[in-house]
Amino acid sequence: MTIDSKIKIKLYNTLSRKKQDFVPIKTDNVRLYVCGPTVYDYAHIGNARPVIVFDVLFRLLRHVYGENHVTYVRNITDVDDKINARAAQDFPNLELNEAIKKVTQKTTDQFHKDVKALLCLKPSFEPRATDHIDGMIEMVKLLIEKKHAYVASGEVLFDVNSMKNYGALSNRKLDEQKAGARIKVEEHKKNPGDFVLWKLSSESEPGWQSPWGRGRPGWHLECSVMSEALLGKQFDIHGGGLDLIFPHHENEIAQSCCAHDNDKMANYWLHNGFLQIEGKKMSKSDGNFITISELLESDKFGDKKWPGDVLRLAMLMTNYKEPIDFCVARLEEAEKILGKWKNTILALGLKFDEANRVEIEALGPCSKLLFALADDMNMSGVISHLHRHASGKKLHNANRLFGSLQLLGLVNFATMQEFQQARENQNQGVDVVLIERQISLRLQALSEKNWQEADIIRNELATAGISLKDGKDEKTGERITSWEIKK
RNA sequence: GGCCACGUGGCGGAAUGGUUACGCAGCGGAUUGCAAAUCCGUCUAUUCCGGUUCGAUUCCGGACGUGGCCUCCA
Repeated sequence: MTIDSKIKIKLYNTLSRKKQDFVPIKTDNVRLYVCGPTVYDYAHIGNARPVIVFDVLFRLLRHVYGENHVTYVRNITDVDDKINARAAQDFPNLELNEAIKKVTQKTTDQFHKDVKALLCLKPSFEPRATDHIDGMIEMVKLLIEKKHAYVASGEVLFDVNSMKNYGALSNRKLDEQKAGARIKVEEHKKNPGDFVLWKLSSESEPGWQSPWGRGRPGWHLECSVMSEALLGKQFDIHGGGLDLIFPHHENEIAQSCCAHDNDKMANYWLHNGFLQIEGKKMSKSDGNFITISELLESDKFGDKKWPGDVLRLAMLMTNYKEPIDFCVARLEEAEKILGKWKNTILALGLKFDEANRVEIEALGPCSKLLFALADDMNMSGVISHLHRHASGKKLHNANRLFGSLQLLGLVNFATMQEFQQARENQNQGVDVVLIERQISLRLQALSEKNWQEADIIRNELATAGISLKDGKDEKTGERITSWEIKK
C-alpha cells in the first residue's frame, strides 16, 4: 500500500459535534486509541462493531500516511469486578487468582480468533491493564498532588468539581444530572459525580500494593494510563462505542488532562452507533444475545454459519455513526453482494497464484472510492463505487474492485485464493467424466428436440447435486452447457 | 425529569436550498423448448404541521415516533 498524501480525511468529532478536517499532530506518527474488550465473556456482535469500524479507519490512515506511520492501540481490560465474579462462578474450586487467569486467557484467546475471522488487522499494541498497574498508581499520586483527587473510606476518588470543564465531551452539566437516580449516592463522595480511581481489595480479591493499601484500579484509569504509555500525553484520535462517551471517556479526559495539565487528551473523538438484533435491544434475558463465535461457528442465527467477511460487510453497509438493526435479511444481502463481487473478480480474469501475490497485494482503490471513504468513512458512497467496478467488463475493473475491497479488509489474497480454490476443488469427489458424458447425451437429445429425455438427464444430475447452466457460444451461437455442484 | 442522536421507496442506505445516488427484493425484457444462471431495462420514498424562501427532503419552530446516555453495557 502506498502513501497517498493527497487525500484529505474528514472526521466527525464528538468534541465539536462537527465534521472536521483531520490534521494529525505528527504526520509521521498518527496515533489512534480505541477502547478494547473487558475479557469476562465472549465478545458479542455489538462488540464487533467498533473493532471493525476502527479497523477500517486504521487501514485508511495507513493508506494515507504510510503503514509505518500509524500507531493503533486497543487495550484489553483484564482487571474488573465482572471478571472476578465470572471466575468465581466458572471455577469455584480454584484459587481466585488462578481462576481469573483462566477466564481472561480463555476469553482473550477467543477474542483474537473472532477479530481475525472478521479480517481485522492486529493493532500496533494491545496492552493489558494488569501490565500497567505501576503507571496507574503514579497517575493517582499525581492527581492527589494536584488536588484533583482525594482519599475517602479507603477509596481514592476523582474530584469532578476540581476540573473546570468537566462534562465537555458529553455536553453534560453536573448539576443537571439526576445524581444517584437509580443508585444510592455514597456518602463519602464530595460530589455524586466523583468516580473511583483506586479501591481497596479484600484478601480474596486481586490486588496490588499501593500507598493507599492493597487494591485495584477503577475502570477509567486504565485507558488514561495505557494511552499515555504508548501514545503520549496527547494524541490524535480516540474511539469507542457511543455508550462510552459518558462516563468512561469523560472520565478519561478528566484524569489525563488534570494529571498532565493539558486541555486535550485526544484531538478527535469518534463514536460508533449501537446495534439492535431484529429490532430489539440485545440482552441475555430476551434471548437475542449473540456472540461473534456463535455467528461464525453455529447455526443459532438464521440457521446457518456466517463467514467473517459477510459479517464484516453487513456491519459496514451502514455508516458507523448510525444505529444498525442486525438481522438475517441483512446478512443474506451482504452474503449475496460479497459473493457476486468475488465471482466478478475471478470472472474478469484476476488469478490468485503465488507468482502474482506481490503484484496483486499492491493493487489499490480508485481515488473516488478513497475520497468517499475519507469523508468520515462514508461507506455507502464507497459501496456504490464497488458496485460500479463490479459492473465493469475488463481486467482493469477486477483490479480496482479487488484493490478497493482489499483496502477495506473485505477480501485479501488469502481469502480470494481460498475462494478460487473452492471453485476448482468442487470437481473433486465427483465423476467428471460421467457428468460430461451425461451433458453430451443431453445436448444430443436437445438437438433432436427430445425435451423429455433432456429433462430426465438434467433431473438425474440435479438429484446427484449437479446443476446445469446453459449458455451460448458468442461466436458460433452453439449451446454450451456448464455445471456446478449445488450446496 | 435532564442531555444527545435519528425519522428518505417493500427492505438496506447515502446525498442535497432547485429532476431523491447505489444495492437487495419486485416487475418487464433478452436469452431458453422449459428452467437455472447471466445480461439489459424499470415502478415505488424524503413522518406530520407551521415558518423563512421564487423554490425546503435539506434551514428554523412545533408535534408524533425510534434509539442512546444519565447505572464500571460497544
